[in-house]
Amino acid sequence: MTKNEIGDALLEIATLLELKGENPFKVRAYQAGARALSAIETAELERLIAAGELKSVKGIGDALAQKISMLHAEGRLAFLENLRGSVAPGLVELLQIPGLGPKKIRALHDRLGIADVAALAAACQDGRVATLDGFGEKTQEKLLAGIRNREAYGRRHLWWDAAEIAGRIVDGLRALPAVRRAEAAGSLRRGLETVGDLDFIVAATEIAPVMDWFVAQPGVQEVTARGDTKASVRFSSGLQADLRIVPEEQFVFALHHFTGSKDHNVQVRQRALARGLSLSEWGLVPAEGEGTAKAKADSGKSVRIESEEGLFAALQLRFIPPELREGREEIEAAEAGELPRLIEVGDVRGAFHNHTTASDGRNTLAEMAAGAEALGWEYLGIADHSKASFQANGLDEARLLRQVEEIRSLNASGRYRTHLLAGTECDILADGRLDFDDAVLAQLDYVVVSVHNAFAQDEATMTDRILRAVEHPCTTMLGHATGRLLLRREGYRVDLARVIDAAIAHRVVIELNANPWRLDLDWRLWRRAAERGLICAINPDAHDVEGLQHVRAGVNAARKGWLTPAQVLTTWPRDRVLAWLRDRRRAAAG
DNA sequence: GCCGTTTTCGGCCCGACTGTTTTCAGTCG
Repeated sequence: MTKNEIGDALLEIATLLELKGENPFKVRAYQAGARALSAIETAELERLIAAGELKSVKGIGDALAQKISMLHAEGRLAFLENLRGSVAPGLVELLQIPGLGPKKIRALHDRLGIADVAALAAACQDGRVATLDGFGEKTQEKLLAGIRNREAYGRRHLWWDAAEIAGRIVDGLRALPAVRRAEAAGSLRRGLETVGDLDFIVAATEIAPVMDWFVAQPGVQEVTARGDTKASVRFSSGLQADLRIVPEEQFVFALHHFTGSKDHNVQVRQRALARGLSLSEWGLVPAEGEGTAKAKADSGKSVRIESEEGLFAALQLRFIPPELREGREEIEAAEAGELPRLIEVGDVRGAFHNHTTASDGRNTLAEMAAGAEALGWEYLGIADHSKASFQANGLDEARLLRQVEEIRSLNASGRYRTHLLAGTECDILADGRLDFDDAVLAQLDYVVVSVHNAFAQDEATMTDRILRAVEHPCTTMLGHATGRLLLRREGYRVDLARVIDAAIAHRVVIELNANPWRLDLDWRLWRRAAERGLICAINPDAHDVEGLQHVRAGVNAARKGWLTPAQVLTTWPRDRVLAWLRDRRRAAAG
């Protein structure tokens, strides 16, 4: 097992022990052990295990040293397997419901026999939950609301997760001898932050082998439909996928149609009609005359088009990238030749909001630097949590300044081509003050400010709080502006228009947090804000080396927000970024 | 389960908020 997998196993043990009502300090010991583990370089871990010196690591004693060695050598641990067997699997899922922790889950389990979400919903509905000591009407209502949201949200999936699955399916389809063309369509292709189901459009010379492959893919739980040209399957994750097989000459029309959005399609069709043409998933045919569009297309009356560029050109439009097809003035812009040159992943040269093992990250400073170098980045900003984020092992002044020294000396060593920048993700305290004094902040290259507590403040209080932080002279950028977690949690209440105005006025950057769960600030707000001068930074908020990859999700959201490279700080060359940061610091000092 | 110039047992352990048990337990970040 790898270091991170062992860490995950220790955290799973902690969760299961918690659900069993074990001594909370024992639970914490496993969590601390997992964190201690992540602070060690992989090579060092190997050495300690081989030398039997794991116990020399603070936070790892006899029991954990033995379990870590076992997991490392065998990849399994009887203790963990027994533990899994002794906890009803549904209980872990109950932890995801807001307001439910281990104690309440245990009370529900021990006294009402509730072992999964369905049983909890039933017990809330017939009022049994409210009769328990420690529970009341309000708690019961809140739990029911939490379950309802969870079910409503459960119908959608994160773009990031869906894109990974869809990529594998498209690769599989393209590898089939009968397949001429294959693409994923739908909201996934438009890069929407969440996706309801997957749509695949295939042009093939033979139908049966494609269908056979599609319904027999790994992970398919159920084949919900299988006809002559269309099949639907549901994966064990609950995600549904539809396959449509069309003749090659109809491929472009089907792809455009099933990419949508509905609003976009309506507008494009209206435009076609104004030119005496009828556009459908089957083709682009003369609007005049008898018969359906499909019949006309099938009888060869459709305009022959090989690509979406050709389809748009036939309607006197520039090519509209799928991300912009939301019915938000993209047709007008395409007609006027005013579509932006959208940012691409290859434009990214660095990022500012990243964590290391100093706070709650899982890779060390050096590992993160190596990860950024492997991506070809010119710079990597380190912004670990500040001390108020106790739960995330936030750094106090002394630890932060030690990290700054470490960063400076790593830069001086020339060990990595990627230049490291010393920053902080400084908590915005409940009253809008920052978690570090100006004298400390002044020693950093930049300062990200973020809200991590008191989410329940009313809108006026939260807005004043964030405005105060944005107006602070040491602030470089605002992190995750609303704190939302897609499909899980609404953001806090805040007047974003005022925050954006203040950021523009004070030359403060707002981050587009690229974590697939966040994508915050939302893409819908970027176009107008950037036109008015707001600068964007696409930040992965990486907690390990793999997390750096999340910039892809951020670039995706930025494209939906019509952003060009010029509007995104993290595409600027290193020297321009450094000069800009220096200029900002000078202005703050003066 | 870990730790120890108060060292083999007893302490570890932040602060705000919510709802309910009206003095505090549980949850959350």
